[in-house]
Parts: sequence; C-alpha cells; structure tokens
Amino acid sequence: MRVSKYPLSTVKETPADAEIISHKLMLRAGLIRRLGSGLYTWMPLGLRVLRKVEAIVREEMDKAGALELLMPAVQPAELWQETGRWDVFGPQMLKIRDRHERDFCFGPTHEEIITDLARKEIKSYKQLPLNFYQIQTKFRDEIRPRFGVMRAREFLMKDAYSFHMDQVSLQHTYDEMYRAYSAIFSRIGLNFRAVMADTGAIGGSNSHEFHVLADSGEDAIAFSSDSDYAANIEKAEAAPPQGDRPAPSANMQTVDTPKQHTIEEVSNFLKVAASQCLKTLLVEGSEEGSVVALVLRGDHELNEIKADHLPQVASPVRFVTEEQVKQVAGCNPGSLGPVGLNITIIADHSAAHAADFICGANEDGKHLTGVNWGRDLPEPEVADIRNVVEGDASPDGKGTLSIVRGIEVGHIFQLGDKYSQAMKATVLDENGANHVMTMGCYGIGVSRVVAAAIEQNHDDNGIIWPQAIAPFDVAIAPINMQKSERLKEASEKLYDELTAAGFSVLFFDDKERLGSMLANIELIGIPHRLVLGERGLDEGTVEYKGRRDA
RNA sequence: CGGGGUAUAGCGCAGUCUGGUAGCGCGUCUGCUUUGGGAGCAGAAUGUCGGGAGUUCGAAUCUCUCUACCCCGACCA
Repeated sequence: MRVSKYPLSTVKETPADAEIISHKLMLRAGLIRRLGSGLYTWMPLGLRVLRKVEAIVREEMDKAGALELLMPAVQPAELWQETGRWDVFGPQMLKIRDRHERDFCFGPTHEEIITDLARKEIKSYKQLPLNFYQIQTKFRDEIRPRFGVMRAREFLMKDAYSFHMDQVSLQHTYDEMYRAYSAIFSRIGLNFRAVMADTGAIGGSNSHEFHVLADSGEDAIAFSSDSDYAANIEKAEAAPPQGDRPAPSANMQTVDTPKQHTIEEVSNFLKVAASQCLKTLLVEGSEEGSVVALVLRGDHELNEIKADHLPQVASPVRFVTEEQVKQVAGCNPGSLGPVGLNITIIADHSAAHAADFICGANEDGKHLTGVNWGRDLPEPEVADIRNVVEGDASPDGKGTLSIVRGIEVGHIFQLGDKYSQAMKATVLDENGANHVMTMGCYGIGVSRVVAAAIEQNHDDNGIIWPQAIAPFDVAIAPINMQKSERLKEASEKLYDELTAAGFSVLFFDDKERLGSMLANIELIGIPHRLVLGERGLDEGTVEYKGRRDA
C-alpha cells in the first residue's frame, strides 16, 4: 500500500476526551474516529487490525468444529417476551419500532434468536451436538460508555451457541471452546488468563472469563501462587479463617466516639487496627419490607454479587435509606452495630471469627469495644460475603491469592436448559420422546481485543502491534526519494519484491521528511521498518529496525 | 440514573469574572529554502463562539432554557 493513496490520518495532539492509553493511541494513530457516545468509525487502518483479529477467531472456531452463520442484528420482541428477558434485560437493550408499531430491539446478544432457529431446524438427537457462531455488531446501551472501543455501545462480537443432548456433551464442547479461546488469545500475542466467573445476566452455571492482564482493566482477578486457581474477584471464594475463634478477654464497654463515622476514623480515633473493627451494612431483605444486617471486618469490602446470592437478601442488593437505618437501629449509619439489632444478622466468616471487636453502638457518637459473639450478642449466621484481598489463602488450600487487573475479552458459559426450556427447543431422543436440549454460549469482544492488545503493547512513541494483528508487516521509508532517481528505483523495486513475497507493505512514497515518516511508523506500530537512503545505496545496504528494538 | 464538569476554526486551547463585535499553537493551502528523527521563512483560507429565548444601544461574555459530550459510581464482550 502506498501512503500517497492511503491517508494515515495520524495526529500529534491527543484528543481531550481520551482517558486510557489505548483510546489515546487509537485516536492518534487514526484507527478510529468517534461519531457519538460509544459509537466509532473504524478507519481503514484500524479496520485492517480488526479484520486480522476476526480472521484468527474465525480460524480457531472453525478448527474447533463450530459453524459460522449470520443472524439479524434487529430482533423481534416476541422472542424476548418468550423468555421474559424483554422486561428483564432493562434499559441496556435498545428498543425500536417499525412502521407498523411493532417492537424490535437491536440485538445485545442472540440466545433467543439462535434458540428459535434451533427449535425449528434441529429435530433429532442424531444431529447433535452442534455449535453455531457469528461475528457481528451488537448494541448495548451501556450506562456509561468509556475508553473508546473498550466499552462502546456498538461493538463487534463473536458469539457462539452450542446445543447438546446432555451435560456430558456440553462439557466436552465447553472444554473445546476453552482450548480454542486459549489458542486465539495466544496467537494474537496477548498475556491473558482464564478465570472462574459469575454468570451475570446471561444465566447458567459453570462459566469462565478470559482476561487480558492490564493495569487499566476494569475487573479485578485473583489467582493462587501455588495452584491454577484463578477467579474474577466477584466470584473468588474467601477461605474461612483457620482454627477456633479466640476466647473473649475483654468486657464490653461503651466508648464516646464523637463525629467518628467511617471505619478509618474510628480505628484511628481508638488507635486499633481496622481489622479489629466490624462494619455493619443494612440491606433490604428478600421478604417485603424486611431488613438484613451484613457484618464485615473493617478492612474488608462487601462483595455485592455474593450478597445478591444470599436467600435472605433481596436481589439485586439494595442498601436501605438513612431513614430506614434510623428506624431499625435508632442511629445514623456511622454508628451501626450488630449488638441489640432485632433483625437477621449475617456475618462474613472473618467477621464471625473476630473476638473482642469494636462496632457501632447503635447510638450516635458511641461505639462498643470488647464485643464478643455468643456472649454479648447471639451467634450470627455466617456466609462468605466479602471480596478476597491480596494475601488471602487460596480457597483450594494451596498458596495465597494475588490480585491483578484484567480486561474481559472472552466469556464462556454453560447455559443448561434456561433458554431451550423457556422456548421449548426440543429434539426427539432414541425412544422418540421430546428432549429439551442443553446449551452453552461463548463470546469474544472482537473490537475490545484490539484495544486490549494496545493496552499491553505500546511505548512512548506509540503502538507496538503483535505481528499477528499488525495492520502492515513492514514499512518502507526512503529519504528524499523525489531527489534521486536511483533511490526511487531501488525503493519501488523493494516494494514490489516484498509485496510479491507475500508481505503487506506500507510504502512511504510521498514527499515527506524522515522524522515525520519514522514518527508515523512508530505511532501506528508497524513491526518492521526499512529506511533507504543515498548513503546506504552507495554501501549496498538497507537499514532495518524492528518496532520492539530499543 | 445520582454526583461533578465542558461546549469558541479540522485538532488542542485562550478570551467569559469586569459586555464594545474573536485570538494563539498544531494542521490545511501557495511559494521559496531545507532535508538521517514530527523543518524554516513569507503569504492565505477556515468560525451561525452547541441550539433557542431574554436583558442591553451592543452578548462568546449576563439571565433562563434545551441539547450534546466528558469524568466518578452500578452494568458488560
């Protein structure tokens, strides 16, 4: 490709609304342009990268036996009403009406569509298992789109859906997809990790996420030092403390803690560690109008996903208002404590293990010290409701947990029969009886992968594309070609030869200064570059430099 | 949706407090010079100052209103 016919649209100055490095570099390198919130045009150069990612995904999916198809982006409401998700999915779904006032949505995902297809097309157990996939534009009206294509509203996704007679067959395909995903991200050249995950709105049981490790990641993932345990922090189990709870050694006392509300304030004021204080959070209970107290150690954080799964707690988790706190406990939230509360109390394992602890006295400006479960208040119900922290014991008993940031680029689920049951997707089994199919689903954020790759591969000068997804393999930069006929000939010849040899070449055939050419080559991250000049021609040499070289 | 902010040339910004009819840098165009790391000089083009309404002799500037976008939280590939 000749630069004279391929405008690069690079810019020196970083657009003001870009926050993270990949977004800045994608704008500066001219890979994307913003149209509206969460809406991006892929420029020719960016599209080359996107297509390369797509190609790798496609190859590995095909290799794993999946069949590509393409479903409509616009979907009729009826199918979503069948599974009940028309209302459940909420405002994240972009709903639209046609000229006949019929409801549609722009597909945020395709479970309903593929299940409808499956129930119409698949009639016999002999046809199973089947795994369909597509690479297609999705729209999710995110509450807050950000970071460019990292969290766009319109984005490119590879989604796959598999159909099975039973769990054993599903597990087989699931494992195959796990391997295919690992192969995809390895080939792209990403440093990634597969972790156990919560299933969220899509539903189902077993689930893994694939995360590209990067400090700018929006997720936290925990993994063990001594085993292959790895999980999203939403999912990572906190191992209960070892051994018996220490015996009480202090008497319960009320102390004045004027204007001390947060754990940090109270622990500083009383000169004790935050871990010695317990915090009490009031949330709505699952029974209408009821309130449940969640008790955590001061140095721990509530895991709302775990709390959400508790049968006693309303889903989704909602904190009660300050007025309700006053009604239930007779004080402001800053002085809440479990002593004397006449509601269900659920303590985290580590909070239930504490002795001689400090907590709010349910009276403004006062806290209790030397409090002990079983003596000063009833033993609480105990559950795992906190986020794991760095250094926690791994739940499998091997090693300790480290926590790093990750960008979720892939997610695989075992759906079971959630959709096939609701939509009556059945086949005939060996006995001629109707049998509800078992399903899996498997997603990759194709456009997000491009941003994630940049997060992981860049320097001060720009992008450093992994070879596998680079928009061009090599750049040719002649110095003042317009001044030298023999330099022009040599450059044209090199361009023709490399192109004929199968390389994709970006040829700077325009009149441009060296510095500007090199800056552009580095910014857009071409892996290899060749500089041709009179000097080299005299010596019979061409200067080579790899993008990763210092 | 809650909290905070921004909107002035293609991009990045100043000007707004204290009203007087719009400017800087980059980019773009022309010419000359230069040419081994984003050149120099000379010249040029480009704005409904986000939209609407109001106050005023006069509004980018003050008032009201609408809209769009960005940042912090919950959501997700």
